[in-house]
Amino acid sequence: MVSLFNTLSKKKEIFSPEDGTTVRMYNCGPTVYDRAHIGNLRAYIFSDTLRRVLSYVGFNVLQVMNITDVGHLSSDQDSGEDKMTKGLKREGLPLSLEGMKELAERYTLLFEEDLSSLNIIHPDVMPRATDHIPEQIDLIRRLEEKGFTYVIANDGVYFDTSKDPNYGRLGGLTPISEARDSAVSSFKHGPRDFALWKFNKNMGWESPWGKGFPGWHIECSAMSMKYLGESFDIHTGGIDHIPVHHNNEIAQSENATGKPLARFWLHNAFLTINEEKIAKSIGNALTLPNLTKQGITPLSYRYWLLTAHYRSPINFSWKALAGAHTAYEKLKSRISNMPTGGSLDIAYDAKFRSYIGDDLNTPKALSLVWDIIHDEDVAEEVKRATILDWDAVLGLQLNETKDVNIPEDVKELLHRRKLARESKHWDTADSLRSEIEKKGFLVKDTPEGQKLVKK
RNA sequence: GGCACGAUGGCGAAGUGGUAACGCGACGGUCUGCAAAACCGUUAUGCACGGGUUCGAUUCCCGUUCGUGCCUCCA
Repeated sequence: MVSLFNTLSKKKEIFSPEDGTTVRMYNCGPTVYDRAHIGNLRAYIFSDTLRRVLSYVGFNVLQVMNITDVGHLSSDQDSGEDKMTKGLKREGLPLSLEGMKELAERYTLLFEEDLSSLNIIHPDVMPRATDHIPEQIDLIRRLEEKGFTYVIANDGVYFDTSKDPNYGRLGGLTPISEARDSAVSSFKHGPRDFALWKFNKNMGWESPWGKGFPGWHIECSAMSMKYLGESFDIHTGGIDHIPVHHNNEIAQSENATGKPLARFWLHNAFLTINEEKIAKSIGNALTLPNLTKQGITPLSYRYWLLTAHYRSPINFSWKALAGAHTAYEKLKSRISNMPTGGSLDIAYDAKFRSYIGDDLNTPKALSLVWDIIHDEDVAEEVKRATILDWDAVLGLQLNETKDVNIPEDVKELLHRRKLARESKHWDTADSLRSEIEKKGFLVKDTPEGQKLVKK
């Protein structure tokens, strides 16, 4: 049994897919204008964990994650600076559709790289916004036919939130402040109205209303419904999406179709650094390669995230990451020393299922891993089999043993040290040990002889 | 300013109306020629502060303080 915290109802609800077998799930994906930082990546580790949990308990999962590869290549008072525009300027690319395409390809590739190094299962469909312009136009047209839109000349097509009595049903709306209201309403009919299409005389796509670019929310509505149907099971995203993006998505989709867009809405909390959110403007936007440079592997990062609940903020520090890294390496090494051939421990697995089924309590699941390791009543091969089974949910590649490549000269030093130790020439042995250390390896003396660990 | 949310040991972080998981670190031990590693053990009389409800609160309620997020795009 799986219960999930649904932002719509603000409580945990028992989940099962509408059709009883296949979960149709949509995850808000990245805007590919820059390398994802580790905070962004938390959202994808979360959606991946969700997918793995749903599979583990026996559902099929059809997962769709969008790639936002379009901006509107202009800045205006309603939007702040367009992210794609920002990216183009930063990389010295031309402000054009071609430039945008190049930028998007560059960062889509890096995003795929990040997903794979985090052992995130590739979503079944990763649609790009620019490949779905007709679908977006079609959705706007449906809204127009039903009278939910208005056009502002030389600006765009807008969604009229005053026509939707249910607008904001996901919550998170904050009262309109007087100052903002007066600044914004100079051109929009209502302060919460949002663009469905932005005009641009010089570039963009043709549409019934004029050349331009799709608005900032329409792509998710168009693509989720195309691949998952007009009504699907789960929609996820970062907690920041609740007030604007997801309320807008709901308004667009549900007013066009007359059906609820998603039954469950799930949102992950932020990762903070020094109790502060991650933002490029603060200069704390670490990426995966930044972690790797400090010796923290992507999977150690994943392990660390799993020690916190997805709806709790987690606070980054190098100390915390180093601790997680040590724990993760220890865990793998213990498992690799356990014999194979065991079978799943049913009692422990029942606990595991109840933890992950309780709104994805990965911290408890992880503590259970350590519990079973320390449990003297469980056979070693059973521990191994059980933990590796759980790894389908944890996604930590606990079965991977890294082969250490030992250079020839180090092998030679090792051999000499072995001889020195056998003849009890401790000074020689110790100096050989420090020589090996200079070459980047730590020597461990185990009952089975010398072992090397990369520093 | 408005609206939310949060405050648990040196660090990260679970959790519960009945007396605080797990990991890292630290300390002690076993092992070792010495180390390292590994393994074993110990490690919050306490869950921001002040009240209240209760037989009993870290857990519920009220207030205070502090912090963060949102109110422009943002995982």
